[in-house]
Amino acid sequence: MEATLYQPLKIGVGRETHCIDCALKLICLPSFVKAKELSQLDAIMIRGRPIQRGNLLFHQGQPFDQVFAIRSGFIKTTETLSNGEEQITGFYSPGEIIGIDSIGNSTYANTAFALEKTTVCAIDHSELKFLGQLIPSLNDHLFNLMSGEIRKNQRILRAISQHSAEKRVAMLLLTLLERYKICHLSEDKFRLPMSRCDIGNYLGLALETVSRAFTHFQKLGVLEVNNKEIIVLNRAYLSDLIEPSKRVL
Amino acid sequence: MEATLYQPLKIGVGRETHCIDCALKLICLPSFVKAKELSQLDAIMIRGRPIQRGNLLFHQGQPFDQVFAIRSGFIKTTETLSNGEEQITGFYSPGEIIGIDSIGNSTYANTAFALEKTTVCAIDHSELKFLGQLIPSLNDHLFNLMSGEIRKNQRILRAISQHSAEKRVAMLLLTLLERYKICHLSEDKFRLPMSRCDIGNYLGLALETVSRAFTHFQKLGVLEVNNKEIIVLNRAYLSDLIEPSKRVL
DNA sequence: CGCCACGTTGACAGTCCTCAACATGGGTGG
DNA sequence: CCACCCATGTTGAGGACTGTCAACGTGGCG
Repeated sequence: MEATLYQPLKIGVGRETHCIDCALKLICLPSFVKAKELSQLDAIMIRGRPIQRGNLLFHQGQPFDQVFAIRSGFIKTTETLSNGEEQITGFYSPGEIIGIDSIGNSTYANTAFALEKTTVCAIDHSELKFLGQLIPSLNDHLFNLMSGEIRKNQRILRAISQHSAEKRVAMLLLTLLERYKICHLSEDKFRLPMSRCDIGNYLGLALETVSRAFTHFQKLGVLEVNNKEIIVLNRAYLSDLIEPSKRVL
Repeated sequence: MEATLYQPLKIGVGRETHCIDCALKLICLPSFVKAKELSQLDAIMIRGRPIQRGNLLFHQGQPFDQVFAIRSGFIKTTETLSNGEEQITGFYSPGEIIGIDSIGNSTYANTAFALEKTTVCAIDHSELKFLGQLIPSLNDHLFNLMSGEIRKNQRILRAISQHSAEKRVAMLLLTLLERYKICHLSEDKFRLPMSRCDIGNYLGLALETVSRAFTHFQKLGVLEVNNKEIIVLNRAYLSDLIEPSKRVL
């Protein structure tokens, strides 16, 4: 129950970098668009001012009109259930697109919360749809993104079905490592953007269990944990936890 | 580990009903296409012979080329993990489309297994993509389908995170009831197409736990269970299990 | 300085997994 | 036609895991 003072985001045309200059162009939407079409995509990108930590990018039930590409920072998406509980449905880092799971809806299916100061590029869905008809490869990529989202959810589902609390935590850590690697950040040392409680909510665990998992990994010499600062000392241990077969074969 | 004798499906043009006459046209792909465009959609539908129980519609790793609309029967999709385990990723009933989560891939991301004798309409992905460019509402509907798939996975994720084995089983039962209702089958009496083991795999439970849940529901007078034959005596009990708030409000 | 949010640690209880035995039912081969 | 086998489902006992409750430590902020 974070006290989320909601401030509707005022997005105006900024004078920040364009897609062609963007450090993320190889992993973001531009990566699937031909060079000559990039200006068209760039034209519909709306670059806004940063969203401060704790603010919302959009919230569940609000009319759906835009999807967002994350440029920097970290977002969590939550879904409020009919019984009032909040379920975290995903964490998103730079280069990722959020809001696409609402495309079938007239309203956003979940709420996007900035875990850190975050900058995004907003894209009107109607414009994106229109451009998708003009640029087939963009349309394809939207399908790719969505099917990727489906498979991502299935991975989480598997991780949770596989039970063991420590496996789930290991999986989250590896996913984060992978994301940080893509963003060219340090691969073995990073700062968790989310709280233990968030992790527990996401993984279907009590926050104490998450805490104990970190402590245990530390005792094993796999991690060095200092609150949200994490150093991964033995990454292989984490991958072996999840896919023990790789050690056998 | 079902002995799945794999027989590549030979799909030819059948002389079965066309979309316009199909009992499922209100819930299947045709529901989102204008009447005058229906014949175009109908033209790319490939109606094959039935798939016998235990056979595969497609299997993981096979080149992705078609998606399928289920006309009758029941399909489960499984993903084989690198450690050899099988994870069930979904159950599909008539009117549902399968294979769309592979759209971003060059190969099928999972395996589709017929739990009963099943008939499907196959659709070449390339044709569907082409037709989607001609019929915007079809393109939209494809997006709708995929975002629906994402949200479906998130629902399951929530159900599993909410823990309690009995809640998970209740949720599956309600989902099946809903599907059977859409197909205009009996709403309180049905035959489970899948085994206890499948249910456990899907819900992240041991098969014994699933069996115990059924037994408990029967002792409470909520269900009448006879192997795979289920009669729901107290549906409200099941919904209250999942969303207790509805009883309070 | 005190308050509050967040994280850690311990004790205990409940849920669910594991192992095992047993029941049932369909299919096969004699 | 029957015996047998195998797949599937049920039930019981024991133990591991993890949720709950509670106390405590720490750091940021007014």
